[in-house]
Amino acid sequence: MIKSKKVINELLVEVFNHILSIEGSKLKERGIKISMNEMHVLEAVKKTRDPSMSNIAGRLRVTVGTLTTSVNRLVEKGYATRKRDGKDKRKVIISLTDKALNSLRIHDEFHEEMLDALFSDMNIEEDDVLLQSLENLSFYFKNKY
Amino acid sequence: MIKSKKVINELLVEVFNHILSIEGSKLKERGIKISMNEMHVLEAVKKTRDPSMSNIAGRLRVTVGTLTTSVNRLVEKGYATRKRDGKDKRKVIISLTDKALNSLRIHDEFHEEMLDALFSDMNIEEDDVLLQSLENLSFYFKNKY
DNA sequence: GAACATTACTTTGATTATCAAAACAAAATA
DNA sequence: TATTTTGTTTTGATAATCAAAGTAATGTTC
Repeated sequence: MIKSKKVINELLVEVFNHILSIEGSKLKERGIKISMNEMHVLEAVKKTRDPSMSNIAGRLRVTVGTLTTSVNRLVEKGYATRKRDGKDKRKVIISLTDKALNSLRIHDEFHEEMLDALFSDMNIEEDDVLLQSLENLSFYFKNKY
Repeated sequence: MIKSKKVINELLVEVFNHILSIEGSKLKERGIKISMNEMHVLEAVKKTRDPSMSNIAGRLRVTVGTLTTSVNRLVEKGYATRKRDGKDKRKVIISLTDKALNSLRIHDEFHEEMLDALFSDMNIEEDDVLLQSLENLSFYFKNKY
């Protein structure tokens, strides 16, 4: 494998997993009592325009059944609420509580900090070439498959 | 958030998860009947120099107890074998079977293909700046935390 | 508009992934 | 030899996941 492939592969394979587990423990330290997985569900709820069960599950790429159990737990723990759609009563719309929004905020802050550290340590703020490439990379993976 | 942060954040948050789930389904299509998680265990076994339970668990950042159950299943399914270390009989050394090595090969091939597609579509083969930056990024995350 | 089909979701049953704490066995140390 | 440390497994609990079956609302067709 040529070097460039190796580097990107490593980034994909090793680094992301590592970051995810760091993130989990850091959040724990900061008193967040939900898993990274649950955090991702909250994120998906927030970012999904019409946050029905199907739409959220689609975004997360899990089955709706899987999401049902996640949402059950989030509702129990006070992070989310369910309501039926007024127009189409088959649909269930998920909303986030203040508690959830607060957790998301802390999570975002952690990401900001991590990236700030990265930027200040690596001095890449101004590197337009890198950013363009990363943007392409990101776009590529989001669309290709 | 400034744009560059946004791009890297997106790469971390969205792209990685996406790729992982694509990868899972692609491997399924190619007749690999193990989960991505199990694949990661096989990878870790292969890459760990002295593949005892503790060393492998450390690399994967899971508890040894967790690894025990994963290895149990891999042994049941014929992907791995256990043996005791000759010198220190407390240690359990994991080895991979041909079946495991074959699965790893198919997995690697998928990664190669994915990256080949990326490279040919994006024409970044020669982009030394990008590669250097990605390498730094990779190094940074591996060492910082 | 009654019968049938589709859509949206939940439930069920099964497997996998994870941890912390307890148990166990070998090795190191005092 | 007795005690402690190290390496692993077991136990008990919870979370994450899917496929398939079940339920209820909506859409379609004749």
